Amino acid sequence: MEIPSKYNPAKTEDKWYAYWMEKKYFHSEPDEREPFTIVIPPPNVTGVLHMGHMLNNTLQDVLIRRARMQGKNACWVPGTDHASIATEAKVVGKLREEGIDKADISREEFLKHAWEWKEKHGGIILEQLKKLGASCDWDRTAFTMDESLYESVIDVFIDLYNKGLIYRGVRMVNWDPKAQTAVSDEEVIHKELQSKLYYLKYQVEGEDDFIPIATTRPETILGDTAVCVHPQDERFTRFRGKRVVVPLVDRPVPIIRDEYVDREFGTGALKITPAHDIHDYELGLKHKLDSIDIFNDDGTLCEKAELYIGKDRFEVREEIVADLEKAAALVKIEDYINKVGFSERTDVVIEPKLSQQWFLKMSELAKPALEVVEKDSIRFHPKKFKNTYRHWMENVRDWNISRQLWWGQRIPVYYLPDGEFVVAKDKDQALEKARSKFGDHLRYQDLKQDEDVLDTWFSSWLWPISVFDGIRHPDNKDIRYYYPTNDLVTGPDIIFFWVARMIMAGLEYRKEVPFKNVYFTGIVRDKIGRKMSKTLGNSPDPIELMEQYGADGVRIGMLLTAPAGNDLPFDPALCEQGRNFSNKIWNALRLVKGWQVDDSIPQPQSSKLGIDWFEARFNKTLAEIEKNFDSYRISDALMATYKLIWDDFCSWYLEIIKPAYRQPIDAKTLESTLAFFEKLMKILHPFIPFITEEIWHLLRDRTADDDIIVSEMPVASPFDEKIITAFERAENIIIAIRNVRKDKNIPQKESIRMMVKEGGTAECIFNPVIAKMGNIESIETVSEKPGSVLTFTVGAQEYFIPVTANIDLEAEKAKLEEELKYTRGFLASVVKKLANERFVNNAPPAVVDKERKKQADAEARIKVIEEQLKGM
RNA sequence: GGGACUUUAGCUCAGUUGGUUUAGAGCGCAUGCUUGACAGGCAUGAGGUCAGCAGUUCGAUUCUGCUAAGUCCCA
Repeated sequence: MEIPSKYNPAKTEDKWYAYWMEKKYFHSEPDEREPFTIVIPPPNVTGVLHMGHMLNNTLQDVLIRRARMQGKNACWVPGTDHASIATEAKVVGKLREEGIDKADISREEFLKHAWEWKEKHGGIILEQLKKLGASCDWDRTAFTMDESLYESVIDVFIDLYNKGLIYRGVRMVNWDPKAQTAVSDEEVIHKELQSKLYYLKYQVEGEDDFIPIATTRPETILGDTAVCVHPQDERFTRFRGKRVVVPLVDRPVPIIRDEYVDREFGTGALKITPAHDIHDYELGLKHKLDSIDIFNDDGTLCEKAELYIGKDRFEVREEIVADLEKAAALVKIEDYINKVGFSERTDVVIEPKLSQQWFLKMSELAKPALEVVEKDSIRFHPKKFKNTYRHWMENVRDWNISRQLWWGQRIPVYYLPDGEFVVAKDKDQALEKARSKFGDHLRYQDLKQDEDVLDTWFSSWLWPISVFDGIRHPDNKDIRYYYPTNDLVTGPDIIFFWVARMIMAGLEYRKEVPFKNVYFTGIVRDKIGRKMSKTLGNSPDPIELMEQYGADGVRIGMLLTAPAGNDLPFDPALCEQGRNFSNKIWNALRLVKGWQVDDSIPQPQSSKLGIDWFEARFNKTLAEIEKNFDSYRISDALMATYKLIWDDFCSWYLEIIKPAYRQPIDAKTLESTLAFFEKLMKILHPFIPFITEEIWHLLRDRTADDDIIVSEMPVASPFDEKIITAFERAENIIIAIRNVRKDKNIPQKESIRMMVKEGGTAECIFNPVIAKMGNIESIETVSEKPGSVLTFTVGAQEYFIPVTANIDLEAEKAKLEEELKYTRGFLASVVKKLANERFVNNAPPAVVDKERKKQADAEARIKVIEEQLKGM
């Protein structure tokens, strides 16, 4: 069999994914095994795969594949959320291109278009995940607008309303004039902007005096209903009880006094616009001011503004400044840097706006949700996010759950002609309720359903339950088997949006946490630390990356330097490292498969020793890997595996057992080597599933269903630590031999002799290995240093290599002296410690013994070096 | 303004209840290799007053306080 020297992932990856799918290895049904469940954080249905998803889903796949190989019934549920704002924006845009205005069509027609769009363009991301190797149970793919999930949301709304947790209220909301909906505080991004501070004069009513005002939003003066000054501000005491006139509209408004005003800022006098600023709103409530809403929902000015009606808010800002100047009401304009809120979804400036919204009371739900995290019923990885979580939970505010959109679960509230309302699952039930409550005269057409839909997160928070239909059917066998799920992998940016609320929903509806561990990934950034975003164009295309380096290579690239919770500065060089690793394994396969076997030849002693050592080394590292997984240190687990394969297996083990060129290998050694190779591929499989499956099938002939994806994960067994220590000594001897060869230009092909001074550690069980690796023809024990040899020391043991070339005595001497200096310095620090009575008396005996051992070792070594120097 | 987190080799990070050779890894870097698995490689090596200052301790990268720089969240 001819195997090419370069591994080509493109050829194998699609093949194995199709094979696994065909064998239904990803599909799970409840059975008697222990379940292991992960629900995907549902990506936005309009989204395409980005680097954050790559990281996130690679991690989930690692966890789920490992669990599957540990014999658990692994179930990874994929799906998407309906992303009401993003999707509705896309659909509105598409309709506009077709010359259709959303305002001209009915809700039903619009939803038809939205579903069409979803069927055609939605969920691309799920297809992309398949390329990455994600072993999701695709038969269970869920969507937050699927009938069962939709109904669950409605049921939950009704239930919470009946429990008195949902209420309707007028609130200042963050209005997105482009999407024409309210968005939550968490969806507002504050950006620093270079803007202007406008100084205006408000004339005092009936006088020639003025009060100067500073504002960044001159257009809002049209909604002013007061001017506020600090009660102790002497500049304004003479105006007490008077009124000022708002310029242009000539509206007289009161001068109120409140300590809220910052005397140092601007002019010390603040204009109050209760309808358009959250702080002004609160002052308005306190001082019982009028509230004049001057904006339409799309950000243009309405009749109440009196002027500029129908014009956009930013256009008006320009115009009003000019008009104020004409009216001699403008004093000056200063440059000013302030923070302005932008909508995360549409990137337009948020307009604070008074509006009727539905709210969910959070305090009762938050309490138990905080407790389960505090008590580690749910563990966060890394732990530091507990602080963030606690802070939010302790200061939680009610959740505005309504959105002024059509795409989503329509709020199940039905209004009656007189303004009363009932909450019910559908119109029939609503009518029934309305009649029993308000009288039999009510008719079907008297009921009008609320026009708004629910926030998308109001679907997502039920996800771990609703994907198993556990809201509608709390006793079905799926929810009982798979819930609570095991691990959740997500970004720290949605700890409040999603993680916190899922915990609340889980406790409320299942009386049980929704998952046991939350792994917070880092945020993927570019090389210079910027968040990856479409607008910056600094994100590589994941699909192209996978084509370039293979999905396996990219998976390694994502995992290697992505410890939990840290930002990941992404560099394609990391994927290259992954690709190179694949190639390394590939070439190890080529080596092993290239050997002829000869049953008749005996196993060389060096090979037997190599096998004994690697067995121990393997188990030691496997124990470390298991520990890393237990503490969710996935990148450390990968690195340990990487080094086990590259350094220990390829660089040491294979070189030890490798037969001479064109010589066959003995059957025993080959069998051990194949068995090691298989075990290594199993450990590696969760990280890089494709190449490991490929190699699994090339290593040996396999029977049907003998696939690595469903093979049994090796478990660490006890090992002899002594053999590992002894081998480390042998490694150091071999490295020293290599150094001698390098210094003296003795090629590896040329065999040499070596002498070891008798006594001490002269007898080394790994001598056959040293002889093979160093190409040493004989290792002799001598009592004295022979003539014309080079000397090296490992520990306190001297070794001699005869050389014909001239020995540079001065250079040797200098090297030894440096060595001596270091060891003496080291000894001094140890002696100092031991001379300290309080150390000897207070430190644990084991620590003191260790120091004594250090001292003895150092002293022995110094003696040897000194003797060597004397002999020169 | 309030809060959280971070600061260890050129870069990205480990460093486990203070004591495991005067600190480790990967990448990068330097030097030498037309090696018979692999140059997507092999071998060898250099790199750090653990941000600064003070304290607790027999002993501090590790604990405490202050200072400086940075990141994020909330108002």
